[in-house]
Amino acid sequence: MENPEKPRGGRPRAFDPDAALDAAMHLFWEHGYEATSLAMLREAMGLTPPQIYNAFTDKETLFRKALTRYHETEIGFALEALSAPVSTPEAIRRLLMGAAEAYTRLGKPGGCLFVSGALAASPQAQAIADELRTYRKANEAAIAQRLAKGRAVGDLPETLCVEGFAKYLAGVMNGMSIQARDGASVDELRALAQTALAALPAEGQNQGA
Amino acid sequence: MENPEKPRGGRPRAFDPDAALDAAMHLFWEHGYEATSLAMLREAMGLTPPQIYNAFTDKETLFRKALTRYHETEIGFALEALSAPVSTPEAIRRLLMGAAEAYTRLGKPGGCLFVSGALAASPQAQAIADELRTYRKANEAAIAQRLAKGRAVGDLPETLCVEGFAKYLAGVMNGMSIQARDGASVDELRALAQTALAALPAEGQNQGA
DNA sequence: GATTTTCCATAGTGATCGATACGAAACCTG
DNA sequence: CAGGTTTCGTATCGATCACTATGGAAAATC
Repeated sequence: MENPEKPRGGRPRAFDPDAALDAAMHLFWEHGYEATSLAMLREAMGLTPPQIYNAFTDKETLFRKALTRYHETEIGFALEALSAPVSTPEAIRRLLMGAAEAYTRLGKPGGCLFVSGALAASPQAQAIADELRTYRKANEAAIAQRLAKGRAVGDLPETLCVEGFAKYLAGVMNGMSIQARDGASVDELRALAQTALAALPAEGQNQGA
Repeated sequence: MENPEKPRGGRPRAFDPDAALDAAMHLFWEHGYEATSLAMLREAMGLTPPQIYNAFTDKETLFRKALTRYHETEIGFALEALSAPVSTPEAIRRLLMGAAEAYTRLGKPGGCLFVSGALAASPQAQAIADELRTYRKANEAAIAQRLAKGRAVGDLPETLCVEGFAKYLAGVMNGMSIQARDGASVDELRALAQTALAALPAEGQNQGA
């Protein structure tokens, strides 16, 4: 997604921007936006402040790029689950089970960056908190869209409130993120997801693919 | 719970410590521990720094006292629901519905302080994050205890995994806290809670009080 | 009323925050 | 090689952080 060709010559970079962004992402993921200081970023990224600012403008831009990278590299399970050619219950099952795994990966911080990044923030960082909320709302909206499609196809009862059930599922995912941060294992999160799936209305089985 | 009698005389306080603590609690609730600066506390509490430090030792102690106060004044619904002489499903219903209301009170920050206070933290504030996790775990343990009692009485099937289901319910509550912070209304949270209750195993009805 | 004790208000502590000025070094184009 | 451009490393910048030293004011104790 980035410019493959910079405009012109000059002294070349002495570091890999993607690797540096990756290190920053993990640090933000672990400690959140505001609690991650430039000194910590400097050490984790292996860069000097001018290198960071030259490549990423400022801390806020760096965080936003980390969010994009997180979305592209760590959260693929969500789009996969919701767009897979399977029944709606199966899609939801994949969504929650995918979250269970993504939130407890070895070598990664527990939970979801979109939740841990900045649930509460200082007035100065309100824009960051809003950005994260936008990501969470987008997830909920994507779920709602998949549910609406499922209801139209007959996977779900006509009486189901799509927005309400999407809010439930998004809430469960957010709750799983916190449980993961509190030390829950993959299996525990899978069991939680399985329990949550029991709330799915079971009527209106589909008769086609 | 505080000393009703201070050891000896001297100049009396010119402010109400409880009112000041209340203001601090709401600020921590809104912005979290680390993002709440002393300048903000100073303004919200209407006090000078020496007044704050004389009365509350330091920022960390102030936050811990705010946690205790929050637990005593804002979260009573949980203990009430879990200790009420009602069936286990009814107790769980009251727990989730109480959370829906407590997380969306007018004039109060959205969500739960135990979640918003410090989901992610800097290394220096790790102790605070751990303290909050302890509160969340205590909630989960209290739920598990109530479920175990319900299973023993016959309110729940023998096959139910008490710890797993408690983790589900605690996760739903945490998720509701985030949904509240994202702007969900009381009614939306009530609907979410109602959906979550559908995961309750329905067999094994109790035949006594 | 003198002493003691506590609190008040002003001002400022060192440390850390995010972000930069500066000049030398390294690449591309001529 | 010269000219232009970008990044490099070093050494900070002012602002804000949590916190406190100091000295006088106010109330209880003697």
